Amino acid sequence: MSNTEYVNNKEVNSRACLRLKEAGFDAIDAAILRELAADARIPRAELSRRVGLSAPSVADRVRRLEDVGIITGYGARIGPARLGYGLTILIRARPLPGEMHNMIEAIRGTPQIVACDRVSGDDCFVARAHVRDVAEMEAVIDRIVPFGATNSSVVQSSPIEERLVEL
Amino acid sequence: MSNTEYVNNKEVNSRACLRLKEAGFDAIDAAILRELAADARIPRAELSRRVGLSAPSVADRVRRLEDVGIITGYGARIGPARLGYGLTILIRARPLPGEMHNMIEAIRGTPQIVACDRVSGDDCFVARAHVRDVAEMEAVIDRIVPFGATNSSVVQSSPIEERLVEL
DNA sequence: AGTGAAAGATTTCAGGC
DNA sequence: GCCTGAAATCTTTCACT
Repeated sequence: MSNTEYVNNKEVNSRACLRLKEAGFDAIDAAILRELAADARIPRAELSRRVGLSAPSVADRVRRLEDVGIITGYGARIGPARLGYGLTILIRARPLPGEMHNMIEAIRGTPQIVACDRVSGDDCFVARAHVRDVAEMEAVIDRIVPFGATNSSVVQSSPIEERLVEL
Repeated sequence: MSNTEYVNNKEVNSRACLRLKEAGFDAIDAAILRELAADARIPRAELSRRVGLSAPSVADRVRRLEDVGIITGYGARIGPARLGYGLTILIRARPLPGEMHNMIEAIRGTPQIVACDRVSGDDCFVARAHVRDVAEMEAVIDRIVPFGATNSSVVQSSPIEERLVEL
């Protein structure tokens, strides 16, 4: 017996969906999620055509996906390069004893830093920054350096740009 | 004479860019970007109200921001936690000599990995993965381990969720 | 470049299966 | 839970400043 079924000619693993099916999450919801992740501004009529349901039904499902927190919002993707930020850097940072809070504030107060995770292990923070040039990169790092050790890398390319988890 | 140039391997229309450079990038464009980054599905009428312009003018500006590649698309934000992926991990990886390509393929072929940057410095890759539990975390790491050294961390919190560069 | 109004789509709301 | 059809709302187009 096969574990695969097909939605819009795409193979999906039905066993993986099983757990969510109990909670009322089916292959059509997955298809809706894929379409909206790719283009949040797709008209409902076109979306309903692609998933094979009427517009009102699709609207209901989208609202439910929002209500249960699977869809948390919709955002424009903005390319920093065209805004003059040609360099993307990753900064790993470990605060000195007692400097954790100051380091967080320094990171929050540096507008070039667009994302930051606190992680387990040697490094406490992994931050992502967009800068115009190497001079600005140095300026960003210098804002954090007073509060601990840092290790910075320049992003050269992105083998995976951004994609959806398996549904 | 060609009208195209390339930014991050993406073709952009340079004539549209020229218009932008001549027209500049003003505070209203910045306001539009902020609104669309926060909610890509905001009605144009509401958007025009917020930035203090008529709907057609706003539509023109949005189209221009898309044409010059500042807005690259619109996507639904999807919370992995509600889909059963309760753990987010960061994996730093350095391939063994000659294993670079195999490592990239292993990363691409691991659906739990949702983003990956190639960076300068000691680590070659920094990848982000969503997994259901520690067992799945181990399985993900084991897919990459054959091709080099890895260093994994669990994301505990995110002091900066995601924000826009300064405009 | 920006404004205001009309034409064309889209989303929402009925009611029925 | 899903569909059809109408009402309300939104987007786009166009003539004009």
